[in-house]
Parts: sequence; structure tokens; C-alpha cells
Amino acid sequence: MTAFLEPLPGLLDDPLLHLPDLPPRTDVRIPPLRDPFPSRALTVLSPLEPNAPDGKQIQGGVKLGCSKNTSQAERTNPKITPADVISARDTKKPNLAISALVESSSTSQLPRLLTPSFVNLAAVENNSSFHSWPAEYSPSKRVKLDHEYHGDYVQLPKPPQKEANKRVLLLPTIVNGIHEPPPSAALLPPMELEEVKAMLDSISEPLPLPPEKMLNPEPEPADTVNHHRLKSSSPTEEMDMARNISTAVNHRPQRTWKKWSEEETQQLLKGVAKYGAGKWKEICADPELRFRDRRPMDLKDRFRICFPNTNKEKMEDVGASARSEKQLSFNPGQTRNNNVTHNLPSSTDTLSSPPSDLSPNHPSSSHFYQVPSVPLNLKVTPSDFAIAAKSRASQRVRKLWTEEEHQNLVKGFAKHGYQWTAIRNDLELNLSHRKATDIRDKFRSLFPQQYMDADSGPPAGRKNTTSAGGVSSKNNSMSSISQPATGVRHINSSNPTSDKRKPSTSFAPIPMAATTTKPLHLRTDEGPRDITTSGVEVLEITSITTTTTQESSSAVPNLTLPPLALGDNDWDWGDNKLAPLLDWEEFGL
DNA sequence: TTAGGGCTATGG
DNA sequence: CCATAGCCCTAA
Repeated sequence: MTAFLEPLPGLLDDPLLHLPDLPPRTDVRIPPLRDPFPSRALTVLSPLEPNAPDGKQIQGGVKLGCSKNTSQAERTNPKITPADVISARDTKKPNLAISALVESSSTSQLPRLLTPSFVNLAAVENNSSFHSWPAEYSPSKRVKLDHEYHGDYVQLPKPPQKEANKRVLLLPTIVNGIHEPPPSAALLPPMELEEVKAMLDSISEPLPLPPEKMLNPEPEPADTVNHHRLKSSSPTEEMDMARNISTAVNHRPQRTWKKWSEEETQQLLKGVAKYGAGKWKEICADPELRFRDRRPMDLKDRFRICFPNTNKEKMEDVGASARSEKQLSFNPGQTRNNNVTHNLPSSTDTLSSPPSDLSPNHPSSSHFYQVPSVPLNLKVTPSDFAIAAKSRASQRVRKLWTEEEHQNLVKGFAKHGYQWTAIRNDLELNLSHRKATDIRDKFRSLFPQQYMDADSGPPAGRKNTTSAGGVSSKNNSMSSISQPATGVRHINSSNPTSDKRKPSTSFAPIPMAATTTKPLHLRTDEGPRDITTSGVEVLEITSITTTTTQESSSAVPNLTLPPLALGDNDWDWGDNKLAPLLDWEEFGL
């Protein structure tokens, strides 16, 4: 704070800023200040000045920053010298507007030693920070232009760099802009000293560290983390870039799908053992625990996967339990179904070798989950997951899709796009007996090309359960860049090269011989949401590969699609006979 | 800030 | 076809 205040001479004529033990200034040397009027004609008075015209009268407005189009030759700025400043003070006009000084000054050799009108000259004089300035800044010596003068502004001498704090202090706009008040600045109330000091305090506070603590400094696998890259060399990265843009626009990052690694899980368990379950923020902020851009909520979700049986009602300190037993385990079998009650043995020899840094350093809290009181192990291996997968609940009985369901699926996609839940909840489609994932999987099976070739991949758009009509309130909050979410998909089959393992747009199209490559119009320019408004759906699925009743498909050996038994009329969306639009009254509105 | 629930991608 | 993981949103 103080270190920041001291190098700001003249900003405030505040006795508090004057060190009492400092001798009065006798040799005033005005340092070159940043040009406060880089792009404005100096004939225009600052709106803060008494005789300044009204802001509305200023033509052309004022641009913050420096005008790069203004050449040196064009600058005929009058110069003032420190002597002028002193003269102004001696004439009992310490607050004389600099512009007045400028107008009356024409003899200075110094390059544009201008000070904004708000600079109090007395404070400039009394400030001791000018004592140590180099002699080249003395009034009698011209300032070097080659390295100190950068066109539109005069570079202040660099203060000694502090080793511990090399960050660039980013001044808020209000501070940057103070060098050049806006045209309407005269309308602003005067800034109180305390406000300025508080602002400076906030400026000098350290900036927050990056939220992510990279687990591995080395580059991460492309299939797990790729959102840090700026170059777009794959559809996945393009999507990530879009998501980054979305982050900048909506301030709500859409992160990439990052699978929890074993190491990360161990870090989480260490954190739980150290702080206790529920202290996700503390765990996430622990510098000793390294996660890959995980948020406290992510830790919670991950722990929820690890310990699905835990609940707050039991309120037992996980950390205490782990500390007492010096162990903490993750039972991958006890997943959501809770069908597995036994602890799965780890395939590695880590069960009996908990990390040594599991020491309890923090007191426990009463808001903790309970963990199974079984021998705990801190190591979770992929094999554990594999074993757990074998212990799944009995699967559902397969239920083959009928042709009617196929047609309803197509209609549902035409209506709701990738909103599988909306398709499921659409009573007109009669697919409520199918799960949303079933519908999605079936569509992916029927139209892999279209599913995979969407511009930004299958949307990650989310919807509320209340959006049975297809309108998702959550989607409304999503980025229009990263998540069209409502099914605006420019579907085509022009991207046959991708890794299916990669998310979304990186799906590799399944090779299919198109017995019927029928250009369908299953695309809407506005998405399903607009369908409800237009009433007519114009979706477009180009080169959709399916079998129709008119064309034989059995002759193609590698045909993979089941027969849809759709006639031409089924695809004639111009004669669309979709379910009637839902009225607002149906939503209770 | 966290807990709980929902949705979708992932992958067997 | 299905379960699960990962991510997100909202309420408390």
C-alpha cells in the first residue's frame, strides 16, 4: 500500500501522504508524466476545468489511450517547464489549470511535460520521490527520446523491481481513465480522499492466483485435457476454443471433459483425510494437493462417486476416521446403485501403504460425510473400476425399437434437436418409455454421421425436467457460441476424419454404405426453439444414410442401419405434420 | 459454499 | 442397451 502510494506524486494533496520528517522541497523537478491528452486537441479544456465547455459540446469524443496515428511532426503541443509550475505556485495559484499554463507557455524544451489538471502542484513539490531521479530529468536537461519517449507518452523511470512481486499491477479503468477525464467527467462528483485510498488499497492487493493448479506441469494428454491450447488443430480444440470464447463472453467457462486420474483421486482422498469431507474448498485450495483445474464442486462430485453411501446425517468425520486408521479408501464398487457392499481389493500393492503425508493438520468439522468403517485404502486403480463394473446391477431387458419409435425419434430430433430428454418428455412422440440416453444412443446408432458431424458436436446443452415442451431454461443461460444447445446443428458429412474417442466433434464416422443418400432437410436455422414459433420445421440432414422402402438395402453388405421404413413423405418436412405446438397455457403460464 | 439433483458424454 | 463419470445448475 504504502509502496504504491509513494510513487504517485501529485495525485493527492493530502497531508497524510506527506511524510512529516521529510525536508521541504527546494529543488523541484517535474518528472515527465504520461501525456494526459494524447488524442485531444489541447485547445479543448478539460471538462474538469472551470471554463471547460459542457461535455456535449466536445466534438468527436475522447478516446482513451494513445492515438497511434498522430505523428510527432503533427504535435505542436506547447510545453511547460517545472519553472512554470513553480511560477504558478508563486503567484498564489497553485491550482492553476495546467491548460492555462500550457496556453501561456511556449518556451520549454522538454517534451510535453504536461500534468493533468487534477495534479496538485504543491503535492508534486513536496513529494520526496523526485529527489532520486536521474539528472537527465532535471529541468535544464532534455529528456532522452530514444528510449524514454515512446511516441504518445513519456516513459516514467522504472522503479527498482521487487523480486517478490513482479506482477504488473493492473489499474482499474477508473484509475487509468483519470489521466484523461471523459467529456462528462465534470458531472462526476469529487472523489473523496478515503475513496481514493481505498481504491489504491484494492489496487495494491495481490491478484488472485490462477484457479487451476496443474497437477502435471508437463503437457497433458490430448484426450483428457486440451482446453489450454490456443491453436486449433482439431475439431475438439476448435470446440474448446469456442468454449474459451464463451468463457470470455459469459464468464462461465464450459470446461472440457476431464476424467479423474488415479493420481488426482488420491490427491482428493488425501485432502479428505486432511480436512474432512465437505471441506472441498479447503481441499481445492491446499497447495500440497494438486488437481487439474478442479473446482470444489468437482471434488464433491468426485467424492460422491467414491463414497456414494456417505451422507451428512451420520455426520462422522471422515478426516478423523482416516486419521485414526491412517487410511482412507475408495470403494469403487459402492457406486450409485450401492449394490456392492464389499470392499474391492486393489490390484496393486498399495492397500497397506497409505501415504505418509496423511497426517491430520486440521481440526475436523461436524459437516462431514461418513465413510465405511472398513479397512481403507488410498489407492484406486483402474482395475478397481473394472471390478466394480462387473458388479453392476442387473441390466434392463432389451427392448427393441419399433419402426414407429424410429419415426418418432426422427420427428423428435427434428423438433427438439439434441434435447433427448425433451424428446422423451414429448408426449406426442410417445417415447417416454425410453430413457433419454436410449433415445440418444438410438439416434447415434441410426445417424452416426449426423450425430458426429455436428459443428460443435452433440450439444452439452442442459435442460430442466420442467422443460417437457423442449424449452430449457438452463440452455438460455448457456453460451450461444459454445452451446447452441437448442439443436442448431449444421449437419453435414464432410468431416470423416476424427478420433471417436475424442469428445463430441471428434467422433469418427462409422463407415456406412449409403443405399439411400437422401438430402434431407432436417436443419433449422433457428433451432428447435424457433420451430415452436414458426410451426414448420425445416431441419436438414444432408447425406443421411438410411434405408427406405423404395430402395433396397440388402444388397449393400456393410449397411449397418436398421430399416426405418420411411417413405418419401416422411422426409418431406414441407408437408410436416408435427405435433401441434404447445401453448403457453400448457406450461401453466 | 455446499448438497443435491439433472443432463449428457463416455465407454463397456 | 446400459451404467457410470463428469459437469452443471439451483436451492439452502
